[in-house]
Amino acid sequence: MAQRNTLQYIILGLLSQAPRTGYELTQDFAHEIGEFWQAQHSQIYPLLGKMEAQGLIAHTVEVTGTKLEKKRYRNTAEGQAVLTAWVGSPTPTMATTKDEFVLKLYFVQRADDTRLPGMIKEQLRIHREWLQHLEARRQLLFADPDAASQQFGHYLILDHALTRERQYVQWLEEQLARLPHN
Amino acid sequence: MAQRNTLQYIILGLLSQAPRTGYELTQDFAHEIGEFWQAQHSQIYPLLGKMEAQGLIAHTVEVTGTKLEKKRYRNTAEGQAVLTAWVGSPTPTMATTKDEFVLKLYFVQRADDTRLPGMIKEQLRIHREWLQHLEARRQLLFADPDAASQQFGHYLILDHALTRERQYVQWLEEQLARLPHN
DNA sequence: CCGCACATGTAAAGCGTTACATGATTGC
DNA sequence: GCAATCATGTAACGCTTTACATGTGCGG
Repeated sequence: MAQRNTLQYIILGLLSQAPRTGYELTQDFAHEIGEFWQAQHSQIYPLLGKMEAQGLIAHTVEVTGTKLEKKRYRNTAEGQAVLTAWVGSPTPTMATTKDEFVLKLYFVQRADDTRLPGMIKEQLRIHREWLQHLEARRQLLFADPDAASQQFGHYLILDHALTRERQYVQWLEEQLARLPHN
Repeated sequence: MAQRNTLQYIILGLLSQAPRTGYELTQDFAHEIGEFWQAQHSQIYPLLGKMEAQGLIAHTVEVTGTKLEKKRYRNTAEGQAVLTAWVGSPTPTMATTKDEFVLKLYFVQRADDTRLPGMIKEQLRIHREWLQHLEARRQLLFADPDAASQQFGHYLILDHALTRERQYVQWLEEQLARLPHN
């Protein structure tokens, strides 16, 4: 969706945890919070420049080896304030669910459509796999019960994603079982 | 999200149910399937022109009153074939959940953050309201048990949305109850 | 005759993905 | 030396939203 500057706030949020380079931010989007938002480096680098021009972040240069320059960004006081304001501000808009599978279902008119079992089984495979991935991440990050209180927000949204995926898998299983002659 | 032509397929799907004008399609996105996909008329009209140029749809002109011309579009055989192929094709990509509220949670580090109760209560209000809206729609559309078999796909995705919202509300209630000193 | 809904379009800007492009460092 | 990874950027394209723009029909 074309939301208002959401990526900018996410970057401020990540930088508030620890200063990062553009590359490290890209890695975070690929692995750490890829479950909740995606962004490529081609979007991140220009945005970092723009945010710096606006005074939200600032960078220092680190030299690795003899030549390689890394720009490590951190929030300015203003950036930190903008982040805090965003988190505390109302979120009146709901998530826009753009689930292509669900849309395809919409255009299946009859319960005995022969495509349905295959479609549902494919989604079951995908969502079960994802559920396993999320469970592995919870095991990895929050096996230690203290970790949950240290990064409460992270724990919360991982729990939310797990709940959602379990529900999705269960729903798919129920619908598959309910189909005629399956 | 920038998906591959999804809107085009949705239009083909809607037109396969009944021929429609651009205005009627816009209304459908606003009301009928707004839960699953959004599109404004400024995106729909140009796309209809493009799809007609590609031979997927064709229109006839209806005159209302003395002057007002309405273009009623319907699928060509080719358009219908493209729709069928899309519905039956694999859907390997998962829905990208871009839930701004969940992102904000991620950046709340501590369980005793004073912003949390308010944030969760706001979402509870929004999602309870939405749940009621969905329940009203099911009552309206599928009170008659025959209706579900007539429009099986529509019944399915409404059921899916209801399941998802009930789960979301329940999760929010649990987290709110679990917060310290609330 | 006035206001609202009906009806159709274009323009501009922002958001997001894919592809293009370059170079350095590290470990084997 | 070579490959994988680290590191940073730009370009082109497509999707989506917001705003601009115009005119008709209908009911009160």
